[in-house]
Amino acid sequence: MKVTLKDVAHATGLSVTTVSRALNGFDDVAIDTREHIMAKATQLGYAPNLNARRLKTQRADAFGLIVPNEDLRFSDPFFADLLSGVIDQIADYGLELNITTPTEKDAYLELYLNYIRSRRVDGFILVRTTADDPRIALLQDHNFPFVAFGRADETADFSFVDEDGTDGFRQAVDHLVALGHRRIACIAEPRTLTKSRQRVQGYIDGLMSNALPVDESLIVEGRFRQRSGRESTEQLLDLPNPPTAIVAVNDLLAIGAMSAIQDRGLTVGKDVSVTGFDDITLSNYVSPALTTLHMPAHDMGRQLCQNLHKVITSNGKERPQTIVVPKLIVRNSTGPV
Amino acid sequence: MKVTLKDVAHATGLSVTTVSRALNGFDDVAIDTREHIMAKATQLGYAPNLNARRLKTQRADAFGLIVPNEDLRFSDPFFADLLSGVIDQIADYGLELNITTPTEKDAYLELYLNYIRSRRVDGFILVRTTADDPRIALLQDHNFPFVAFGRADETADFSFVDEDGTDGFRQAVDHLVALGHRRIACIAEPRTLTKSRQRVQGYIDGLMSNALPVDESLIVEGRFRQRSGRESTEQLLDLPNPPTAIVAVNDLLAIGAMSAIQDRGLTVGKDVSVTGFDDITLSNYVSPALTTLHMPAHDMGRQLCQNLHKVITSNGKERPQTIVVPKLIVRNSTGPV
DNA sequence: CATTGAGGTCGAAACGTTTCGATTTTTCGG
DNA sequence: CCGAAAAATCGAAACGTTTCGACCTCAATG
Repeated sequence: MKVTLKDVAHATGLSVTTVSRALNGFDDVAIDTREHIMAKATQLGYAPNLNARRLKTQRADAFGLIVPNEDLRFSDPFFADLLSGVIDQIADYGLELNITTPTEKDAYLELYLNYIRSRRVDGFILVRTTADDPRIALLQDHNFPFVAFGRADETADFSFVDEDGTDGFRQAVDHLVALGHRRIACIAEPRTLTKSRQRVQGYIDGLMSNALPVDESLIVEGRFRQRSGRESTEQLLDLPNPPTAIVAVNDLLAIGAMSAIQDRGLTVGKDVSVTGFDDITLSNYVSPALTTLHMPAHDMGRQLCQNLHKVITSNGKERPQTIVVPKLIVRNSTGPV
Repeated sequence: MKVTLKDVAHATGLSVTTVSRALNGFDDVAIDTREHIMAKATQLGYAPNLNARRLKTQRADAFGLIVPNEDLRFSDPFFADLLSGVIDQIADYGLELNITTPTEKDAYLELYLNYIRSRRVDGFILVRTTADDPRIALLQDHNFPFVAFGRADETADFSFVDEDGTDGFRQAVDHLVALGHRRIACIAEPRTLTKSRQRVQGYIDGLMSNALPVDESLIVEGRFRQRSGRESTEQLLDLPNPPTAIVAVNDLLAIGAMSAIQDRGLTVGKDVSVTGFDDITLSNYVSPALTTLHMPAHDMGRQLCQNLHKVITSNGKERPQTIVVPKLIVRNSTGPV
């Protein structure tokens, strides 16, 4: 049933060595022997047994992606698009993507350790990096290739793909200030997440550069996605002096905020302006369409792979760092006061 | 650096065989030898080289998932949740998930063939099944384990997880008719997709069982997601005698429809009622909240794995088939005429 | 005391590649 | 037409497991 190198060797009357070298494109095989071998191989339906190859070459030809199970994960469309880019690029490289998640009993870090030791992957793609991420320390200790989605801090000397969230939020605040807004609130995720922290920083920078006061009561942090967006907004609208604009750290929070505003009979873009972050497909299809910061999620996914690939092929000498600056897309959820 | 069985054998003064059997829980090693070996193994940080094991055992301990690249894929939140369930269950089994996608030059089927031959996975999870799906024929030909998400037809004798979309859409139509609607339109995806076909069938059944005429001009098919929802709806509202209700084959289409309705200054749930399908998280957070059919996406993902697992462990003798009946969730996007 | 059998342990082969070094064949200048 | 260099091919070892059958030890049995 299964066709091996030996079978092809028999069928062609050549040695296993020669067949192997021919199929792998070495130049010390005569041109017509190569062709003969190739023809026979496809005729027999030969495909190399990857486990044997991996054992011998000590490479897995695979990247690993361990998704945290503590949060909503894929329910974030941005992450979904990012993943889609990762998969496309990996397929282009002819590699595999190995996705897993810690089970309850697994210690998180143990799982990484096990993956390293059992040689299942050549490198990791790290998502949802936090400040002082222990995974990064672990991987660096073991000198194991990886690329992070998001910096842990500003002095990172490893490869990553990140966004300039701070710049993005400054753009959003500038846009709202230009429209005449003075009381601008911010809906954030927990600040342990690098991503959220950077964006909030941009919010604060934006206010300050426009000479506006920073009012801590206008910054609310929620754990969940749409739900938080709605609840946080209700909380903000209940303030004695409610904001006229809300910047949310991602589109889902923004959409939750919009629904809370509309449920009170207010009009988004008129009574209260709202901005998001990520520019997920949906943000163009809610009503009113959402003003947001565009991030090329799919491309960033590809970039992650490219960077990791470079780290591995350069044997750790290169550690490419990519920073993407978001672009403000003005739609109808923001308007003059 | 890397620790092998031989290292553990040396460290304990035992043979490789014994160490292997001890770590794999065979009962022919003395209880204290086993403990000694286990202790030493963890002390040294031993983890089996999976590539060697796989070569020897001829099992990959991995499932494969090849996502089509021709459509939007992950931008469907339902699919994202499904995938999340798949990953959780696979992790519980201690297996791997191998995700890939055809590159442009790859013939779609060739990729499956290559995966089978190179022994990278023990079975496939098939998504986006179509009527007369060639992948199913291929896998059956090769006697290779798989589970399909969606039946190809009604006489399937392979393992699958599917929904009763027909029943679901009947529920939606009944609900709308009870509210007094008589002109009900349907926004579908291409009918080559089993999923869409079943749902449209439910729409037709529902009309007929309520003694309503089936008007072909009220059934529109679009290729894309939110965009199609919007465009199809505009087309419907332009009809000389427009519908008072729209059933969409998924939530994203429904949300697109809602935005088209609202853009014309009409009120969803009052002037035009809208229903969706899937009950993605978001549908509860748009305004008005969407009436839809709930599908347990995450659980269905787990079920896919469980079924595939059963197919493999039973050596193809068992081929579990699972059908999930959706549940109507009434929210505010539907109301009396 | 000799025999049996169970309980432990082990050596060696095999899984299907890749690759080093050696060997055979061809080419070609002198 | 010789001999050396270049081209083409090959044998065998190795990667790290699992597993079959053999082996050894020792207690129990007749």
